[in-house]
Amino acid sequence: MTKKTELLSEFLITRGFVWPSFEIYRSKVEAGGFYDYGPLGVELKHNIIEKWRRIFIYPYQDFIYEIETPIIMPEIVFQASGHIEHFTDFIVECTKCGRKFRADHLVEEQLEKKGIKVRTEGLDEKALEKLIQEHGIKCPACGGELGPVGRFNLLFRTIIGPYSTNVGYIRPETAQGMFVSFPRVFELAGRKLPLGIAQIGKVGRNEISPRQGLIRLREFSQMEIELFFDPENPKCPYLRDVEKVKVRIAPEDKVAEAVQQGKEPEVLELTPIEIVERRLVPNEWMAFFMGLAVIYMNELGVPVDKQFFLAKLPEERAHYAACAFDQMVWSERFGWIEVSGLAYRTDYDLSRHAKYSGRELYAERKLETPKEVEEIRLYPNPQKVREVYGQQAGQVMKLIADIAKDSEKVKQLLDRGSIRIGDYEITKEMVFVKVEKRKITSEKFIPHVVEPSFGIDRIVYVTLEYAFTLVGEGKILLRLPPDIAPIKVAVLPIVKKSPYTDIGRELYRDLARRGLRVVYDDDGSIGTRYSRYDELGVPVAVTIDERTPQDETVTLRDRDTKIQIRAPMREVYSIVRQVIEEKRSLVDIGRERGYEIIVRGS
RNA sequence: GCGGCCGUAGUCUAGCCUGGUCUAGGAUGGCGGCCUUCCGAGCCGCUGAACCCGGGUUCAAAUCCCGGCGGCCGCACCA
Repeated sequence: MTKKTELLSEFLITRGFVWPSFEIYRSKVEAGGFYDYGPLGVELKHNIIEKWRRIFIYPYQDFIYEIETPIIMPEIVFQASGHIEHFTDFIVECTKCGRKFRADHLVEEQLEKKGIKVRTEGLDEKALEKLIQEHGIKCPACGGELGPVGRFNLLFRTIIGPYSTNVGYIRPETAQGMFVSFPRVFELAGRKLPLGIAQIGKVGRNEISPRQGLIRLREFSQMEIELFFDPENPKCPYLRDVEKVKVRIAPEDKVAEAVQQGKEPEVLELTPIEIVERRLVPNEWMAFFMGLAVIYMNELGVPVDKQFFLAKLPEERAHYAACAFDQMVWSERFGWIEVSGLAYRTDYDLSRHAKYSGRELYAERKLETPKEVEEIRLYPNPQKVREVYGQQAGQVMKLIADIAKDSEKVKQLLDRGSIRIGDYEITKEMVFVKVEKRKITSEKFIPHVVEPSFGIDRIVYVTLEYAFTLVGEGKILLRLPPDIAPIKVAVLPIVKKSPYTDIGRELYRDLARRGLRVVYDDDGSIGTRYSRYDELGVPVAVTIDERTPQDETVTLRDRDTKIQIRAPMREVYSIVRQVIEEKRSLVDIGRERGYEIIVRGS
């Protein structure tokens, strides 16, 4: 850690952004990977989420809907999703040095060195153990004997119902809730595609050893969208919205090449449209979300050249992904970290849930040219049936009805002239055949899904790291974008005396009542207070000074430039709103409105 | 899980090697007051820790020894 990042982590805790949970029990129990958000942290996180909504949902609210589903879900959901199977790691421990390894990875690696190619997918612990013994695989670190293969599932497990054996799990991603409730939302949306379902919420992953503060948590928050579309129409009509965005991308072929040569992958700088044209992504939606994701991180203060999309190679991808990218952001403390993942989940999830639930989960598409299909229908000829089978005719008629439902059997009957079912021989003569021609104007299909998925806590950290600036000697300036800043205004009487304090308190109340996050402070010198609120990232400081009692004007100070404007006190609210909503500087607003601009030497 | 470092007020830290002078010192913070009219001024008073837990050695342990629990960093793990 550098001096700066060290100061930052101390700052985050002592100023009440975040702190490790269960602190008073920390010396009694290991419970890493959990963090509390303090007052400022809650507000910051809230603002970061709201900005995400403003970029990903509100402009597309005609087809992207936000929902909220439970954190705990029954086991079958995760059997369907594949998490029970794939979220389980097989682990072997070295009996000598105690190091733990992914058993499947280890076997594949070690055997590949010997020139043996094996696929461990689908093998259980016994099979892996056998491979280890047969090939005499040893601990790669110390050469010791390996112990038995164990399982480690990253899902948090619980019981649903007090006396029950009904197993439930905390969701490891919010996604499954959206897949499971797809039919309802699809219905609400008028059965139209594209359809986006968004969800913001908590998830849990029982990490083996969480480290690195907010970067790897056992419980964290996600913002996800499942964008459902017709795979035969993978066009994104909104691609133009992001046409000017520069997206830095390390595509799959470059990453594969880099891995082979053991170097860093080449990063291209392209627009989303170019990414589509070069076929670096399998559909336009992925390029679209890349564009939005870059805009989002950029508005949080991360420059475009400090981000890129890293293609995931097939062996690194999650079980559901046919194509995946990680959005990487540079952190001074942690290096490149993943803040979002973008995955093409195809129809994997809906198909699986359809299979496990027994519910059809599909959409329909209109055929451009209606298809004509021939439908052959069979009806029993009661007279003929009775002639042959007499008393048993009723039974046979039922059989014919069954045959009629099975196109294979119908075909057999018509082609061969008869079919044998059990003891009964049924001939062509016993049925009427009716050929119906039907026009089909639509067909069923399972929508495909593109999923952008953001880890909020990491984004909170990254945002703070980029905003955290040291000026002078150990003086902190938190340059948060005004719309992200937890506190928007500090109201500061120039000295702690009447009438300045009375006016200040009144202004404070007024702004607070109108919905702004604001603080009032009259303690210590004015310089101390400016610095105090610079440190908390408060973008505007309003000072009540000697002029205020005379002409009802106050000064508004810009956090980053320290330039002030003098404006009527009753305009403070509207000026601050402009700063937040229109992303305009105070000086800019002051000029436009013809206010006095004050630059003081410091 | 392994290895290294570490555990003293809300925070940062002195003391530990060379046991007693430590009813644990400082800074910062918090509270009250004075002062203070534009960029971390000063002053006064108050407020705070039985030194991670347990055991041992000793007349005497924050300090030495053993065990436990936790933290940080590195390794491994991170669908």
